[in-house]
Amino acid sequence: MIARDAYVDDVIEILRRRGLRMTPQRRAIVAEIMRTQGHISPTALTRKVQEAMPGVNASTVYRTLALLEEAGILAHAHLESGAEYHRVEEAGHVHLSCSRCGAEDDLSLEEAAALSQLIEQHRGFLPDLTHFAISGLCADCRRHVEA
Amino acid sequence: MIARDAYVDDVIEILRRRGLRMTPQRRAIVAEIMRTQGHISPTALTRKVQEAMPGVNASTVYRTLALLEEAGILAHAHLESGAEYHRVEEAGHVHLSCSRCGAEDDLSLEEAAALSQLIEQHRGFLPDLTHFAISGLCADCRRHVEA
DNA sequence: GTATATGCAAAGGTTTTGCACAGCC
DNA sequence: GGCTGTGCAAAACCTTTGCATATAC
Repeated sequence: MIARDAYVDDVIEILRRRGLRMTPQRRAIVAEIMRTQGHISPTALTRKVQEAMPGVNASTVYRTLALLEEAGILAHAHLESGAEYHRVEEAGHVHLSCSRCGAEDDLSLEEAAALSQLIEQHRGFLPDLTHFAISGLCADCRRHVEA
Repeated sequence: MIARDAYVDDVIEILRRRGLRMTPQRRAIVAEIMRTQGHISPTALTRKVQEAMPGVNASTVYRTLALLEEAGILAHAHLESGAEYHRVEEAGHVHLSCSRCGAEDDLSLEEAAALSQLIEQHRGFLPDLTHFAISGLCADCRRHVEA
């Protein structure tokens, strides 16, 4: 908790240095997304923020997310369900998503690095494997489908 | 051209066998998507179909796309710009998309197979690398960014 | 003739935008 | 006080759906 609050303050400091103002709404949004493990959709984030601070408008959330992404604090990824935001340090999460049962898993950093290396051999393309999920069948569903 | 028309007829035959009716609209939509190299968005497809047959409704296009996907003739992929449809035989196309300049490239079948193999080692997950694009930086943009 | 497909219009959901007002610095 | 951020409302997209009509078989 203490660590997390400190973290929120860091972000606020970064924004301040950019000449941005710290409104209660922004504080609430930043706090909520820093508290989030993994990824969250703009819609879900809006709902959560509104629990803590009713009246916060969805457009404010969208504007703040864009801001935090520009500042290099957040990034977004595309999953089957749409766009999701996560803290940049939580990247490395290469998302595996089962198209049959919806199960989600992540590749380890080592696995991700091995993949990246392979892709880099294709004309020097430097992949960001965190930006899009990887769809497919988990081991369980694979068995069901083959049966 | 001859090969393509024959191809359209094959699809029509498949649909017919499923008890589906071949309306002029469906013919036009099938013809257009079979003529398409790579992928096309529902919106773009609608526009093209309407050039050949004005009055075709977007909802008809969406319904037909869903139908063709159920029949195993088409599949869709998620690119930065949204959903795009392509013929199943054109899968294998693992999409590389440069987030800086928008350049698009594809991995070869061999490269895709190597990637899949690597991912399969993660708990037996069988990836469909064609379903989501792979975002990143092309070699050119990489140089620009590093400079 | 009958079941299915289409067009139309409306609804649904997400995201963006213009604008007046509020409030941070 | 001035400029930035917010809420509100509307618009912009994209996609889906209900329903009456048209039409393939």
